[in-house]
Amino acid sequence: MTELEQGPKGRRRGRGARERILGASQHLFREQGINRTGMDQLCAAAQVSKRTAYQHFTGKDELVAEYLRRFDPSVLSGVFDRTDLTPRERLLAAFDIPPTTPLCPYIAAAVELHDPQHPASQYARDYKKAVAARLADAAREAGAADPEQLGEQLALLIDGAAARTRVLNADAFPTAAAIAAVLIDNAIPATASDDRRREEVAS
Amino acid sequence: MTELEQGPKGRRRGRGARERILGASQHLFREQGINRTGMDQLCAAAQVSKRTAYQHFTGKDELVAEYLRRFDPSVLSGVFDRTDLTPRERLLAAFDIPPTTPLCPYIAAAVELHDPQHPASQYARDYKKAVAARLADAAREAGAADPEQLGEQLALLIDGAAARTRVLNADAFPTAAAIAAVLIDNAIPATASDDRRREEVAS
DNA sequence: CCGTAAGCACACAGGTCGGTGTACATAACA
DNA sequence: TGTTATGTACACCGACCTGTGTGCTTACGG
Repeated sequence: MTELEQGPKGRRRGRGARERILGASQHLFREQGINRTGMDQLCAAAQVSKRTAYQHFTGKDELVAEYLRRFDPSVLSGVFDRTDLTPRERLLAAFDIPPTTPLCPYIAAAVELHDPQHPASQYARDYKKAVAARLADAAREAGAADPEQLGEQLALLIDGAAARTRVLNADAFPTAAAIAAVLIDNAIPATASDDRRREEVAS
Repeated sequence: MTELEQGPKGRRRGRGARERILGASQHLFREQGINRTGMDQLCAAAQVSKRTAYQHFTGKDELVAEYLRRFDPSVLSGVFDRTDLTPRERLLAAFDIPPTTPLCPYIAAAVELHDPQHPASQYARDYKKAVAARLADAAREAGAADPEQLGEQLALLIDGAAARTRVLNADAFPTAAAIAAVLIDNAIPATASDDRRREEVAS
């Protein structure tokens, strides 16, 4: 929404203190959690004085909300804008998540903040709904009988894999991908089910 | 709750301070989270002096671990020891979770504690593995081709429903149950729907 | 040049946290 | 009766938290 407009002067000193703060947030919040990361540590990692941080963000809550809001583009478009894949492959690509992720930050934030009214929790809901919608779009494109239902189901699989990976400390995404394959094959009617034979036609 | 009344001092000596502490833990940890529940508040709710609490538990960590360890019997056996159900119904019964649950406490603890080495995180792992094992047992009894795989898949669905319910603030277990039905029907060869179970050799 | 403002370093306020120390009260048992 | 175990009430400690107040440094524009 707001983009640090300084007017025509455009004078700034520290080369984007705000960006450094958000960068450090992404790193620290994911690595140690939100509650366990104090503003002192965060400002030190961002090489920004605490005073400056509180001039850019009214408080930690606003910082956390903004931190969550910045995740969408990289993940969402990175997975769904792959025009080189068939719709079915695109649906399955959502389960090829690099193991660098400790846990979906939206789930973590919802649990840690523990307040559905928190702005960050709102962003988490919006994001999860957006993912389900994108999956539903891809499902529709793939010819699924009930795209919304399939999108919601696949979204649930992703969240389950994320949560289970965190609790068990072992990658659960392959299991989720296997389930997804079954669901996709069951949801797409026979006309489009054998897309292996029509790979060249689809492109 | 008001079984014991004392004189003007209102002193409550009681039997089972430990049980009261654990009871208050179940209530408060689930309602407000572990990190947001201080020992002061917890002891007040348990009507136990803080001194006594620290004579029963070496610290909050041990209390949290014990709190988690106490969940197994009620949930596990309550769902899986239903001999009145067919194996298939028993597998699906795991998704009929009362909506009183804000979030699976094991997932919440793993996220909140944020330390895989914490004893409570260990209990969480053990529990999740136990659930998957019980599901695999039921799947084997139902005649599934690969019981372990089906058990792991159903366990992932449960975790996904729990996480998604928390983030979206809307019940996701029906969606998970629908997926479970598909998986079960796909994994069990030549089953009767759910009226009678008949054993017959695959292929 | 000087003024302005962004940023820094540092201390500190006010609060909560987990955990203890101390003195006192009750019950069961010798 | 007295001892011992258990529990209470309450102050207190040090650590850490979010958030400010205050003066100082630096860069840039007029």
